[in-house]
Amino acid sequence: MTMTNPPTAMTDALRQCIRGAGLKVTEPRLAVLHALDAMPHASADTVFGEVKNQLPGTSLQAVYGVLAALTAAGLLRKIEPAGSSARYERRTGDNHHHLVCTGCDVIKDVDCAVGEAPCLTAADAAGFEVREAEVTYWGLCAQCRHAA
Amino acid sequence: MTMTNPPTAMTDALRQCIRGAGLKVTEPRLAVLHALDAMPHASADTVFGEVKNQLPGTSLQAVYGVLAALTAAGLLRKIEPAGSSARYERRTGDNHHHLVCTGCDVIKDVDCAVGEAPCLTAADAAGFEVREAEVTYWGLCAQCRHAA
DNA sequence: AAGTTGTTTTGGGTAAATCAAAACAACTTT
DNA sequence: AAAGTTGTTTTGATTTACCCAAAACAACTT
Repeated sequence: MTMTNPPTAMTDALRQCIRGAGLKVTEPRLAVLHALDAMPHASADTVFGEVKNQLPGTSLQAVYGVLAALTAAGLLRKIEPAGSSARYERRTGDNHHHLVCTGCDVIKDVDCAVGEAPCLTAADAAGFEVREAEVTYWGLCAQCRHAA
Repeated sequence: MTMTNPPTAMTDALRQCIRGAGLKVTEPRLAVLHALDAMPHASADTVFGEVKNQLPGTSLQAVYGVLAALTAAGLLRKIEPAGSSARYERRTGDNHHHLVCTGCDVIKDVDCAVGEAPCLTAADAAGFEVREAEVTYWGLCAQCRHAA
């Protein structure tokens, strides 16, 4: 695992991204971020499949560890749609939501329907202090709609 | 399991409810509905704990089966908040949402913030046909807020 | 170049839920 | 009221996604 690739422009941006979050820059971390650039909303297992191509010898457990660390650092967002395993995406901090296809499980991003810091107002917050509102739209994607 | 309790007024309402959905009325089903009256948002395991008091000999597997059947029949709604096991509730068909406490995992119902059939309009539906919008508000309940 | 700290590997382990076959009970039909 | 049909429940095995902990190791610091 002493495989230090030449720092290309792309990996260099990723390096800064990781370092900037106060984390050590490692090949598995670069590989995970790189994989999620290509495949947003991928599961840990899917990321692992991609990562081990680029960096054979990486363990699934390492991928779980990397995903957890990067999520905790705010570099990734974790979503857990009902019925699926957890998915990860690089787009963070912008209060966007998700469309999930009930036919094929594909996930698409949607900007917030209501405005900038929008969905934070529950009609009756019942004494709760609401920190975040998460919206999931369930439906059929264009492709599955045509297939039906 | 040939324990047929006298049909009280309460169980009688439940019987009609089940029968009306075209399902056979069984003791485990009555017990599950009864348990969920007392504890909305309970997990399969929690329901099982309650049911086996009332109806010893009931298997956990039976509870899973009952929950799945009643959910499929529209008599129960299943919710799966990130980080928890699945929860079930009797309140169905009314497009309500949930407040989840990140401190103690308690769940409260909220009516929809936006109106009657409210959150069905994603700003950019990206070719999707949206069937349902699910909103989860994350925050701290009154109690956890005071404890902090 | 050596040391410190944080990361990854390895291997074991768990919780939640699913699957399938056989035993059984609810409703229907006669 | 009894027998038959269909749907439910039990039992037991299995799967999937994920966590835990110790030891090996690599990244950054001085």
